[in-house]
Amino acid sequence: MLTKKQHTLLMLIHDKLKEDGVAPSFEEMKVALELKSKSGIHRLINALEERGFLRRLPNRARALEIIKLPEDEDTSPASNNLFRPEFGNRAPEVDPNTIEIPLHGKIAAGTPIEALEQYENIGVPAGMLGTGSYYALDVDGDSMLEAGILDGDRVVIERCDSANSGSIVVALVDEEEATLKTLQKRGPDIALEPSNRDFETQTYPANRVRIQGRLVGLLRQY
Amino acid sequence: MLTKKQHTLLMLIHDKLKEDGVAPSFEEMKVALELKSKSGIHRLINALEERGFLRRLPNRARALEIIKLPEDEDTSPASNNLFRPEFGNRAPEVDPNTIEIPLHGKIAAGTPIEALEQYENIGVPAGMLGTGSYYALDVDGDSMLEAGILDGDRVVIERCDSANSGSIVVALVDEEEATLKTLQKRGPDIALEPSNRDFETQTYPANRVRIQGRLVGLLRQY
DNA sequence: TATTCTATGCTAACGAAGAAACAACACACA
DNA sequence: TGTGTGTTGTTTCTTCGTTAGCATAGAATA
Repeated sequence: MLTKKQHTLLMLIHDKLKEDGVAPSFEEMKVALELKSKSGIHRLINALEERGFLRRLPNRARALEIIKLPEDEDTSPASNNLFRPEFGNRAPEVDPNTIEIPLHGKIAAGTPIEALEQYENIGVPAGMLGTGSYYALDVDGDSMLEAGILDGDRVVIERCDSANSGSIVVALVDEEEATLKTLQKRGPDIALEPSNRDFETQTYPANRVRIQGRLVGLLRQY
Repeated sequence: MLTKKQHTLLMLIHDKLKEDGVAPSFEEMKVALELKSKSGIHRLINALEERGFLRRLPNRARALEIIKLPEDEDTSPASNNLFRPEFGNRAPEVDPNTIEIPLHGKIAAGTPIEALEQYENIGVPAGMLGTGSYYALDVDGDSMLEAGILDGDRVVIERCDSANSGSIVVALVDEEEATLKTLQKRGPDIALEPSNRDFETQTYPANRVRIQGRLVGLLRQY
């Protein structure tokens, strides 16, 4: 899975993170690996990210986070199970790559978020999240049907207060009605666009609309 | 993840919070970090919030809450949660309720599953699975569009060899073409029904179709 | 053997983000 | 209304991450 260099760097980052709580800068890694240029580090980091060991914020200083370590230096040559004749089975195993986020309730077109009395947390795959702040909502209704968001789906929302046109957002209108809609900026106004012919796009002055988050993921159970 | 300054400030806030029960004001933080202006603090706080370590209420004095610490030195967060109930939010934390299942490749209408060279496992929330055997596939194409299954979605499949009419299944036709379709039993025949007007229902004698699994979940990232 | 691919190494230049300092303004609360 | 507090903007400098181009070694492949 990893080359020696990649492995070395990953462990280095891991140690630093544990020790200082702060990830090393490219410069520091360069020195630690006895390189004379940062570009090598850059490539290694990319490789590690691509392979799912790291997560990062691009263009942010020291914004590295380790997602997993390469302990599964898998055993025997059996790992070369090239073939799974019948979709070879694997014992499901617990893994730590889940993040818990709060489930805040239901969201539907035209009604406020119906809050839950008590908080409930749900786990979502870490890969679905970045480093922001997230919560989940259960979708009530069909207003986003044609965007593949069905009644009963659970959506993962990243907290934010602005978004680009075309993003699907949780928008609070007049501080009272929260809906899940596609955002379109129209000059001074904001249009909230459903994805269902039976519903109509609504346009408001920007000051009546507050973005509460951006759709980043969806979970559905059948 | 954090720069030194960010880390220092975070720990400072954490300590104050633990000590006094009250978050420090910008002014106090300014002094503690030996800065001569508050704007620096403002930026640091923004960075911390962006990275998900802090939450705050805008325009509220001292309304800071720590949601996680670097490398989870644990906070025994209960102590902090005594006030600011309006935050009522829980820190994202790693939890063990994920099951790893293998990702077997892509599935599209009319083509065989495109197998991955190497196994890759993905984590899915344990609540999505029962006790059976599961795997995941990435959906390629729009044949189930109207059922809310989009190109690029990841579907979770429970291995099984039969299913009821109306279920969405992975069906292998003539041992070569695997597709994701709605199953309809029609006497001796089996109909595989897409959810897209641009595709047609296909009907085969039952012996040409083998069910390989049943759709039980869906994950989507935006 | 010749070819290609991958991982790696180096230089150099660029641009983006972090940080410090000063200033002015807005808001909450008493 | 005034004080404490948080928010924004500008400027300047530093640190850091990104990219392009070129080179080398080893492994895999033809």
